[in-house]
Amino acid sequence: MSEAVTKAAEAKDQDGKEESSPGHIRIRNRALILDAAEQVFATQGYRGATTAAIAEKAGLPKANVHYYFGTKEALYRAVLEDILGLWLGELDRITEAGDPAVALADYIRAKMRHSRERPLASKVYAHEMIRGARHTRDFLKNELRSLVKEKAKVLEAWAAAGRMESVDPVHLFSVIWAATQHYADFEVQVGALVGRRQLAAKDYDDAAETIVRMVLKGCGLNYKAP
Amino acid sequence: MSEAVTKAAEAKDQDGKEESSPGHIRIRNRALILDAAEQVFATQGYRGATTAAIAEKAGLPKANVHYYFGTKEALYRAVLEDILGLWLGELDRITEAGDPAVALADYIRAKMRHSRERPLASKVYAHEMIRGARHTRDFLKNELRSLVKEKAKVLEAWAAAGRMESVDPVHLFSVIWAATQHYADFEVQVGALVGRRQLAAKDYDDAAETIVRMVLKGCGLNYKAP
DNA sequence: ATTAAAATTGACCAATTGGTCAGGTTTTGC
DNA sequence: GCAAAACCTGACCAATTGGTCAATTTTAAT
Repeated sequence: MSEAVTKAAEAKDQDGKEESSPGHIRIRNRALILDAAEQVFATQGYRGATTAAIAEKAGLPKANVHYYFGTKEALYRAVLEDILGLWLGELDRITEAGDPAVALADYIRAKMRHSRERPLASKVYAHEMIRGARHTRDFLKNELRSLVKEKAKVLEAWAAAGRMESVDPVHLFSVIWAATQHYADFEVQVGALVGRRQLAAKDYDDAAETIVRMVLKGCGLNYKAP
Repeated sequence: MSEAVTKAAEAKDQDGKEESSPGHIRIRNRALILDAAEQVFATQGYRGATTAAIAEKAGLPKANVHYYFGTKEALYRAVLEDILGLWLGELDRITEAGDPAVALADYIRAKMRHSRERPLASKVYAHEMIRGARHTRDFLKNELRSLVKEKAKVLEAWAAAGRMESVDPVHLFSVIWAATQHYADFEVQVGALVGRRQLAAKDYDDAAETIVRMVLKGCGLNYKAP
């Protein structure tokens, strides 16, 4: 038997429950394909990724990939939507009622956790941005922009209340995103600099603290090492 | 006549001097191809780039591209070497004799200038890192690592002399590189956030100042807006 | 003027690409 | 237990890929 069958079967067989609910095959196979697609798109980019490579990594025949997602582009959009769903929401930590230093520090640490746990997702997003956001432009101009505008109001309110110094919100978020995502996207570079093939938990923690320290102090807030 | 001839001719015809020195055709065409390759590799990634697209952008037949560079991979390496040659050296600003605040601020501003002036180069490098540095791993482990180690000694000396606070050098440089290169690689995202299709000079200047402010204050140095 | 070296390129190739489809098997709802 | 829906996939296709090559023209040095 091919690895495909083994892998697919494993997915739910572990504990024998709900092995046969209505759409369970669809759900399982779509997840299998999305997972494989994330890997291939992350390492090869959109044009470099082939549906054959995705199918092989998913353990399914290529025709099956097209059966579930139609075209390569539709599959790519599905992967991107998955990622964006994952990333949005972490900004909820930043509200006017909260403490600026705590909120920013928590947000940075949460973002760094994403870089450590889902580096492939970050890489797909990085590819998409570098390529000019062909599939994401509307999202950037609408959802993301208004989300940042909303959080900008919080920062302004904090500054007006003397709770922090005034900082350009777009550049503040850009620095936070750039610095945290760097540890996913440029993992291999940082790894070479610290002399380890793979980054250790400590590396991510140290990185997060360095970023927290710079951002807090840059905003005129107190920072104390944990 | 094809556009190729026109374009190629233009390259040196502007002022009629040294139109025919020994290797001038080789030099001109290699430059034409490297330029086109940088564009295509930056927007399509390694696998997504086609030699046909590069040839068309250079205004030359595809066979000519292979005449000068042999294979697609050799051309890619040539582009990367061009980029690395461009990037190295800016770190010279950081020496023990200099002032920490001035040296770091100058370095950040210089790096941001590169992001503005050569965004495509930055994008090719970003692609290469995301893909796992297949063609650059040795450079990272040797040249780059020892360069950073060298600069780490400068930072330690500054800290030991009480001229700045102690900061992990790898993470300091990572933050600086990530933040500055972000404005080249994620140009389209920042553009959407500031509501402009293309970033203006002011955007880059504001960004640089925000980064300088965070880095200097994060290192316990004084920062005064220019 | 000669000629060797350099440069040019249309035509070609085997391999790979995203995508299709007909005919099959399995699952599901009743 | 049965029909419809969902699922599966080997075989196929036109287009594109990186790369080659032989024949030709242009350039450089004597």
